[in-house]
Amino acid sequence: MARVSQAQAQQNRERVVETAARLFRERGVAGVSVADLMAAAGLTHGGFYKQFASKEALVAEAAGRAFADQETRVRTVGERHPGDPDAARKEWISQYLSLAHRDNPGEGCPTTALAPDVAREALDSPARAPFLAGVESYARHLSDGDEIDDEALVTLSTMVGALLISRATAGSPLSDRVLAATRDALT
Amino acid sequence: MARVSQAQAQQNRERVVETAARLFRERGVAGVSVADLMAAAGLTHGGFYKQFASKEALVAEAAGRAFADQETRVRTVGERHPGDPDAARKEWISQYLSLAHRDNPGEGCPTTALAPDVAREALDSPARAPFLAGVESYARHLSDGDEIDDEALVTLSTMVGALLISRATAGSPLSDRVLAATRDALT
DNA sequence: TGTACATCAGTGAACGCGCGTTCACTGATGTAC
DNA sequence: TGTACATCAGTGAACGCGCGTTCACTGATGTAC
Repeated sequence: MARVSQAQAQQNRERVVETAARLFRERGVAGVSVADLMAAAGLTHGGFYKQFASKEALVAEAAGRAFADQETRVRTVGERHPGDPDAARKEWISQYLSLAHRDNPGEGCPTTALAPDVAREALDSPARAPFLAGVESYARHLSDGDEIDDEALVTLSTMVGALLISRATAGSPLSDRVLAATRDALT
Repeated sequence: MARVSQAQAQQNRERVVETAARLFRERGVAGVSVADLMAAAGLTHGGFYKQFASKEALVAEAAGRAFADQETRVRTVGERHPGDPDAARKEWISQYLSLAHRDNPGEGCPTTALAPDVAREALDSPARAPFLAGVESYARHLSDGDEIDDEALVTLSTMVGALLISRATAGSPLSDRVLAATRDALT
């Protein structure tokens, strides 16, 4: 293979970002090498730098993509309960605190999956801006009005903490219990 | 330097475990090399394998140490409020959700600092057992009786989630707000 | 519409580097007498 | 208590390996005429 059409190149680039958004959430940024990532996207590693300035730049872009995916999911749940935001909220929380979500971080919450990596980055790291924007947008969705309210921040914290603890204790009875207890408390 | 006394060797080993418990919380397990760690403990890297079977084995031991440190802190707060567990609980939560705790992960909560690393380990990884034991012990402390109650699991999730989000958004107004909102809600 | 050629997405080998781990060596410690 | 020697905690160079990144090369694509 050599040069491909501009449309094909754009499509390949998209596939790399999507793959990164999934793998970074599954294994962490350090757990995915550029070669791993490109292979998972069906390409060889050499071409990476034709599309991205660095791995760090891709991290920022993949974080934005992961939050955009989540926003789509939240909206989809909302649309299933037109005019009933409380029912939508309950369904979302139940999905969020499910065993399926615990066991599939790659398609799951970017706040929980990426926060540890972002927290250890320098304050001026390019990944922090899309992360902060994503968390703010998510908190706004959980709020009643257009502004972020304190209650939404507490709910968000509980959801993220429960999912994280549940994943780190997976395989034990405690893992399932944390999800059930927080689900009951929040719905 | 060559051979040192058994007492000195034991002391050196302790210092390595303590240093690891701090550095792993600060930078994550992958962020601390064996050479870094040994240098921080005032030794050279070659001697590491005289004391530990592998880096993985040290991770398990350092996790246990980090949880033991936290247990000491919880107890100390409890002893300041004899016969008043509610006051002790409130003081602990205020400390936990403080800016100082956010900005000093090395001396802080091992659940929040180590969960991301543990969550990505295999289910039979040696680090999972001390982590699970530590979380259970911590949840028991937050419970009313001797058994872990659901309310404690919800409180624990909220604390861990708030601290994690606050760290990942450090430098923004949201970071301070998440701590304040959860502190108000829990006390 | 057809031809000539410059462009550049993707390939695969190679780079320097830091990692976890190993090992021959050192010399004070601990022990046997 | 003093002497002779085996032990082994710590040293520092070296190992193979995988990482992020670079680069000369390929050949279909896109463009100029």
